Amino acid sequence: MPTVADEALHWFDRHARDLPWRAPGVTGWGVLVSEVMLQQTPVRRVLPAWREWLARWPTPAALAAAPVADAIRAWGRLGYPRRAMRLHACAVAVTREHGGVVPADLDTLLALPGVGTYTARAVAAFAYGRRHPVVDTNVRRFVARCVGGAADGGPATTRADLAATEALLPAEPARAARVSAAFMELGAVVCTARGPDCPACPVRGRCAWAAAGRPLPTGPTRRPQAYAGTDRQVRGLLLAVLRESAGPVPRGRLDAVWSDPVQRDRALASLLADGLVTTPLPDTYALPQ
DNA sequence: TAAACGTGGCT
DNA sequence: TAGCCAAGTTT
Repeated sequence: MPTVADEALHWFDRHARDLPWRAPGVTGWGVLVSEVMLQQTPVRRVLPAWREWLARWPTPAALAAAPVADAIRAWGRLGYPRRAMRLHACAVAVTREHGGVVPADLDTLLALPGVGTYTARAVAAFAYGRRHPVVDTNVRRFVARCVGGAADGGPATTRADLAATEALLPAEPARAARVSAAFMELGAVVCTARGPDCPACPVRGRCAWAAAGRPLPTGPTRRPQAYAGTDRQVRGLLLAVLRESAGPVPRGRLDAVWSDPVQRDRALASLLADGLVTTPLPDTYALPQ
């Protein structure tokens, strides 16, 4: 009798999206760049940015040789620009400490800036075929439904999530990595948060959540996500000015984007503290070199 | 552990 | 329309 992994893999073979970072020959660097870009940013928006990034900086050494400002500009409107800064820091670390090759070892990956539990496992598995469960929000939801009968993954509990997924993986490392990709794909395009397409699901016949009649989520649903008027929005506006300027800009250019001086100063101070903005001259601001 | 951290598209 | 969601990490 086929396992959940077998069913997922069979489905993946026929329905996987043709994403460029999954093509044969993509390096660890290509995979790492894709995973960082995909942290909280949808595939559709990552696609063009990833292509441009890899064409411009095909290796960690290439990016390490460029100013951080170039990375932040190339990041464009992907969001969370600290990721661009950290990816640049990754390139520097990989070039200096790992001979220019993105490492395959989990703990070594974890030590890189901006690389957490998910990203380290994704790179080790997808770029190097290591047998590590890769658990993102899609996999958590898919496993929670299929095995646990729950409506969603609930609060992230890394240990339990990894164990639950590990239990579904086959023994052979390369196959296990492909199963993780299949679980992610299922969660992303079939077993979605809203409007799951159960008739299209390869494990519909053995899904605990479907068997239970697709019960609604039970846990607390609060999730304050307001953006308008937050410091995050002001940071975004300030950084957009610097991104679109070739060089340093006078203070007045930044003052123009937000009327409340208290909030504007707070946002600018936090950007300076993060290293996303520098002040090469008094009352003059720029992206970091 | 909860909160901070961008941006855009979809319902 | 307003809210929800999207391959998370850091502090």
